[in-house]
Amino acid sequence: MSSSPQTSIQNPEQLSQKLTNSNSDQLEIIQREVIALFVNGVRVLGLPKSVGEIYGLLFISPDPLALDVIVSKLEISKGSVSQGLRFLRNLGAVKPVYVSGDRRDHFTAVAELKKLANGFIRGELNPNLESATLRLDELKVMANNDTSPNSDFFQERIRRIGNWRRRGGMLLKIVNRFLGRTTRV
Amino acid sequence: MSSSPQTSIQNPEQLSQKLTNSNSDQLEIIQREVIALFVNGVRVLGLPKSVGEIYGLLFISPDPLALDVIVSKLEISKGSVSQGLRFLRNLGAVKPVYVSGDRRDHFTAVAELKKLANGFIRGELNPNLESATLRLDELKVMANNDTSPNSDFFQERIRRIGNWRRRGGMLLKIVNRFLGRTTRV
DNA sequence: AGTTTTGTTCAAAAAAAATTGAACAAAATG
DNA sequence: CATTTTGTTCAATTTTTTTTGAACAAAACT
Repeated sequence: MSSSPQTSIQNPEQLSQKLTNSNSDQLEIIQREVIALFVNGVRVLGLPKSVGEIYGLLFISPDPLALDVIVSKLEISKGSVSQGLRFLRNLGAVKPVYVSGDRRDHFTAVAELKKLANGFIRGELNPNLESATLRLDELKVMANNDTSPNSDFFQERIRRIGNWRRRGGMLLKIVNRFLGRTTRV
Repeated sequence: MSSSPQTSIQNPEQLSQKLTNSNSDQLEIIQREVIALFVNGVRVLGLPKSVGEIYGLLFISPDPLALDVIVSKLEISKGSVSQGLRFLRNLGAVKPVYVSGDRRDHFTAVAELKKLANGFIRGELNPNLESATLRLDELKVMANNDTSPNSDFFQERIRRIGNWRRRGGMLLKIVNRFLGRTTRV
């Protein structure tokens, strides 16, 4: 590791220059812009920036990319990319692609809106809906046993939340059906 | 816990007991649970906990509440409540109610799903969609002037994003129409 | 078998977001 | 008009989330 410095004093700035980043890792301006668009997009969904960057990069890259390449193109840490890729894979937003003659895993973006939406619904929305359903059922029991003067009001409110949840579930199905249609542009 | 000798030396815990919180500020267990449900709910929407608490409290309170009351019931700071209420008001999730003989503003939760959804779409989703639209238009121009070998690929991708956005907009309208229906339970 | 390459994990650091609280302004009260 | 009440604002603090990077494990090479 520690190489004997054969030339007396070196400038720390020069020592810490980026040695990674071969010129082929340079992103085109368009690519940068698309990635920025995705970074913004995923923020609405409550996902971290790195996830937006990784998906954006894969989406706007003609060929599948290996983890190292993503690291050096985005200049973010290996850990971030590893975690981000796992997350995106779990969501079905990214898929591994075999590249002959290369030992590394390569990934491409899944670019069908329907698949993306379904993955997000399954991975992020449904779990929440389900846990809410459980708690709501407990609440119904509590409200029935309640003796306070507000008991009636509470019951009405809890019924209303149940109604919301039901309609939320219906909406997800509608979304799904809508995105499933073959689009005639 | 440490059984306190009622004589001489006082325990700091006892000294720092909450002097606010008159007994009428106590929340019922059901109310606490409903609030917890909302806190969880708003997290999916990317909103801060305090907003969930405030909306939840108003939703499960039979009467409109003033800012002070919210502060002491939730035991969070006045600043948080003030900001949270403004946010909720802007979204149309909460509305001021006149209470005669009381100088303070009072608020109730708006409890119609349609109104809530519309407010969220207008306040949080549409602004993002619009800024994305602008950026996308710039991107289209860039892609047309691009000369790189990937130009065709880039154009296809950018068209696709435009397609997503279009369908996203349609979906919002569908959601709106669906929630607008009179619900036959 | 030893070495290199590839990818994961997780504690620590950094960054981002939410909350607090005190200072302030505006309006109402006496 | 001085005082109190009510509500807002924002810098500082706290909390939460994200990112980093080094240690590790597993597989692939020689």
